[in-house]
Amino acid sequence: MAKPKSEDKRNAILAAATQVFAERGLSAPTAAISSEARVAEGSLFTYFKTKDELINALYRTLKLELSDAMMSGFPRKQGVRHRLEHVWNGYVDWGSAHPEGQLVLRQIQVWGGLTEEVKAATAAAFGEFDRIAEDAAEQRVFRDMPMPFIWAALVSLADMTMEFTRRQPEQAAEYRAQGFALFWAGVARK
Amino acid sequence: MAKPKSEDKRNAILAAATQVFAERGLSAPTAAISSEARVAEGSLFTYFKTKDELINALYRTLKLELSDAMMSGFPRKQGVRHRLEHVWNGYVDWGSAHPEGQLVLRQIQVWGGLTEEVKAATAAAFGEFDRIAEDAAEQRVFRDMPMPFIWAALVSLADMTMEFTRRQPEQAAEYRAQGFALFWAGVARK
Amino acid sequence: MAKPKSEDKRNAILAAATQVFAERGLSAPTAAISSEARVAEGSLFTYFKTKDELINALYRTLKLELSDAMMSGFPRKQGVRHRLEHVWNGYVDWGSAHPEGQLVLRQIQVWGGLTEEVKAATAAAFGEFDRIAEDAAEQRVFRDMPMPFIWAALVSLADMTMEFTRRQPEQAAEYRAQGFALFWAGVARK
Amino acid sequence: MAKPKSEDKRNAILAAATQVFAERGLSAPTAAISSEARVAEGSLFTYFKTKDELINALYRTLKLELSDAMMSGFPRKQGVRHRLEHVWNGYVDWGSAHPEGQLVLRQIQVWGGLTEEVKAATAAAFGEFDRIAEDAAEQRVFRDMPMPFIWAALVSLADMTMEFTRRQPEQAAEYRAQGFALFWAGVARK
DNA sequence: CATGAATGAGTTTTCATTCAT
DNA sequence: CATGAATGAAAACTCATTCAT
Repeated sequence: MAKPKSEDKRNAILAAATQVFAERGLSAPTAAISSEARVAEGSLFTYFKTKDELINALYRTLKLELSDAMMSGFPRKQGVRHRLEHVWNGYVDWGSAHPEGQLVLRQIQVWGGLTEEVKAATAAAFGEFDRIAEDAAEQRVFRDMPMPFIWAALVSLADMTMEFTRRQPEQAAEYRAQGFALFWAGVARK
Repeated sequence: MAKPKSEDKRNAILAAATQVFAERGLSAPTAAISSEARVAEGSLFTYFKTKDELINALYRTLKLELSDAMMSGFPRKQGVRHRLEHVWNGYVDWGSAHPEGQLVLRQIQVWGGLTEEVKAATAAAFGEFDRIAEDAAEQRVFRDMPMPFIWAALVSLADMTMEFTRRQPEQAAEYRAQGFALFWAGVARK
Repeated sequence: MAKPKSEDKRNAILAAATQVFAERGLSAPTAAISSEARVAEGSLFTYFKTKDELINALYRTLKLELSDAMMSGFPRKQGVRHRLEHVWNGYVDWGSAHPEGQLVLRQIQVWGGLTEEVKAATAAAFGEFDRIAEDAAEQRVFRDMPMPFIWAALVSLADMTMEFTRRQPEQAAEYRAQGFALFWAGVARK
Repeated sequence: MAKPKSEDKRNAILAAATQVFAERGLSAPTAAISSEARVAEGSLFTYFKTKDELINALYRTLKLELSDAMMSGFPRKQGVRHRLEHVWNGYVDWGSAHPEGQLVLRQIQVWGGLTEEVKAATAAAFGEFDRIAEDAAEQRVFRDMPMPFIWAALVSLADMTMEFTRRQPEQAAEYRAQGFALFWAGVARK
């Protein structure tokens, strides 16, 4: 099979892209990425046919990392609040641990070139949440608002919280707790 | 800022930039903007020395528009909650009325080329809020969290709400109200 | 109107393209052309949006030059044979005088990127020939073969003749005459 | 030429090259050829050191095929006219049967990278014609023109004829006959 | 020998900016 | 001041060729 396309190299390119995009924006030249990845300019294109495809792949990768972080050790048996808090903590912690990843994720979301396929694939990874939603609906945990609205609130508040933990890592714990408290008070019934 | 040659032309360029950036991203060519503004390619550069300066100026302009929208009819005498709700409504309504402006604002925020000067200037425009903050602190309206955290929560929830009103304009009123309710319940004491 | 797009510069680019393509083939870099034309690399693209468009324009230009050369002093009143000989001489002489042009024309014909529009436009320039054809048909000058077949024979024999005059310019006159004699004997009745 | 590793694979590459060059021009990537030949990209270069060498080899191959087609069943004992007509028919029929080969041949002729060695070798394959020429001279069959001029006329008229048979295969027989008639009337004495 | 990943020079094209008119 | 042609430094991408497996 000759030299097989190495997973290592692919990952190196993705890591380099994260780094470079975080520093210079999505308009950074692909040459900067290949250079950062210690790979020839052309090699980038044997792993990703176009720059757009690279960005899509990067988005998918980061999102899956993020969902892994959120779901690891997920307390499936616990109540809605505990499960949500677990998710929240996973989200915020991952963002604090991977500030470039988080930055790049936001850049890509605002970018406009994501394919429907990748959007669908990443959305699917967050499927566990549907179960939380069902339980929540059954137990009438939340106030009267559409479920997607609640999820969006969680995500946007978590993103906002991450900004704070990124700038003041020493107070990460407080922000994380306060952010979730804000969210929960905002959405929970009574 | 000096005295520009023709305020009209300058505004036409800013409006065109909003339009074009919203459609094609910040990487859209300046030629597309001058063309949309019915102005010569070179003229753009007599009003804005560089593209970066144009983006900075656009950010400042949009932010000021936004703050105007939020402050018009501001009920200075009313309680914290009413004042905040006024601000919230202004924000969400402006975003619904100017979806391109809102989109571009987000793009610029993630862009990375904003000068400190513009950041400071736009922050200043939101000075009225400090007074709300003071009153709130005095009356112990909010739970224990830093004021900037609360502002950030308001902004991110408002942005999120705007997304919903943009996609389902017919339910704008509900979303606007639910968003504020969520925010208020999240931050108000007890 | 500022600096108007200069006809001179356009022509310089076309001339340079003829030169460069003749020497290095159609795959020659556009940079070689702009350099030969003493023009910036980018300028080429203000006159021709793409390389393909340049090649099409070049083809049209050369073909029109050629048809001009063939039609100048055209003896409209004379018999079919004289008119054809005039055309033949114009063709062969132009090819001898512009060997690069002739070479490039052949390259472009074999190239495969000509637009229908240009094909039609250049074909139209050879419209005078239709009249010759009509007269010829009426007078039953030619043997029984389709008119297009006769034209094609003229063109291919003329091209072939040009090759000889190009390589042995000192015998151009003989070749030119022999070529036409061959053609005429080949197509004329009896 | 050395002993190639697998005559089959070499032929597959040449066939694929004919196909691909006919469709996409000589600038088609070698990868397209190896793929069409169901051979690894690198393998192409064990059979042909460079792309130029491949093109030269392809030219030689096609020309030899052509000369084989022309000489098979050659009526060595017959008169000049019969022998020439045989050759003409062979030429035109091969071109009709192998339109891609014919197309590629023309592309290569205009290409500019043929080595002298290949030019000489292919010219040699047409050696039988010298004998026709000698007989013709002895019998004063042709009008007064240089022999090479006559050969060139045959070739260019045959090429032209092939174009017609390719486009209207149902009239191939007529065109073939008319083309030869034209040629013969053009070159034969009286 | 076969394979196909790796390479990096080379290609076309874009675009912010300048400047002659 | 307005104009838009001119500029040339990138940028994304291609591809013949090499070479580790």
